[in-house]
Amino acid sequence: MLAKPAKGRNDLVPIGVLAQRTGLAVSAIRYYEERGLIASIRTGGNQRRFLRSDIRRLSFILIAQRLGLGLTEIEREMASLPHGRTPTVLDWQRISRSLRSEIDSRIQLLTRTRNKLDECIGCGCLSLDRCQLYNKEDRASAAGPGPRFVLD
Amino acid sequence: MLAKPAKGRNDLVPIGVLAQRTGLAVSAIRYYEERGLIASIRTGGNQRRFLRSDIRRLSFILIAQRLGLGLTEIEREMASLPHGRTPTVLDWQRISRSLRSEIDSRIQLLTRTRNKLDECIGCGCLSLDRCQLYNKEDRASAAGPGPRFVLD
DNA sequence: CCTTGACCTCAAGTCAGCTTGAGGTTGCAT
DNA sequence: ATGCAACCTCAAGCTGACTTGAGGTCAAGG
Repeated sequence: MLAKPAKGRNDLVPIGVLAQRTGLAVSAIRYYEERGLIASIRTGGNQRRFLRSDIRRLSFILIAQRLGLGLTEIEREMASLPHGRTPTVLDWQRISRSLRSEIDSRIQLLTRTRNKLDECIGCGCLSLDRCQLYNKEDRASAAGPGPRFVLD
Repeated sequence: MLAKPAKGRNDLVPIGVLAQRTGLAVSAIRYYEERGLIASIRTGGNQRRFLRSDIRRLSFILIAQRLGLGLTEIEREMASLPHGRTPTVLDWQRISRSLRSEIDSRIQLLTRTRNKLDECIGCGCLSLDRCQLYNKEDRASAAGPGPRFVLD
């Protein structure tokens, strides 16, 4: 047999390693597991063991969060992957592209808002009646997710 | 005396009018009062009366929220106005300009993120170690306010 | 063998920005 | 005078994304 350097140490890691590698708190990872975003198996002594590849799953969560997605949306995005499988490069690319359009529309919205604000500075009104800025049609879409996301 | 059309009806309005004019719930307005964002006086029967100009204050709150500011920040912005005075057109302009730069930097951040994501789609990595996207320095700034705003 | 640190489970708490509900009062039109 | 919508207070609940705490177990080194 050829000397294969692969199988580099066991693939199962405890939760602390994931925490260290991702910067997440242990409690957060447990919470994600509870939410079904990642899965683990248990040792004889009831401790969680994760796949090393779950670091990537967690990275994805973190990145998607940065883009303003909520865990529920992330879950949906994740679920679009072949069941249980850890994502391949191609999967990541597909999802990344969907995130990209997310960002795009967010930028567009902000830009529109900025333009309206510019007009507004011109007139100085900030009146609900007349101000372009305050327009029900695209309320609640600029700020990203959060408590007040569901304004309308 | 000249016929002055001013003083158009009494300047004090009950909370329901404010609610109708702004689209806010009555409970929300009461909450804002509790937070000190607007003030009211009371009638003999302990009902709130607001100044008509508070509609504009509330508009400002709404608009600032759309731009992603939290109530605390809005409070600070408001407090920068001459004490108790209802803002003039000039005040609004000053504040609007400050909001504008808020939006500007937000757009910039998103644009940078998008560019990184583009590189990322190229390499397909999404790895915490190497990915440009996942970079502590400007974490937590893209998503706007919300529960997870304080990431670092 | 024993200690220490990493791990475990629940339950409850936190923050923001409100809403909902119960139970009671006011004020304007008829 | 009365009816009823609009107002009041205060306490508790809600969502999202976690954290904190109490009280206990596991695993590896000295």
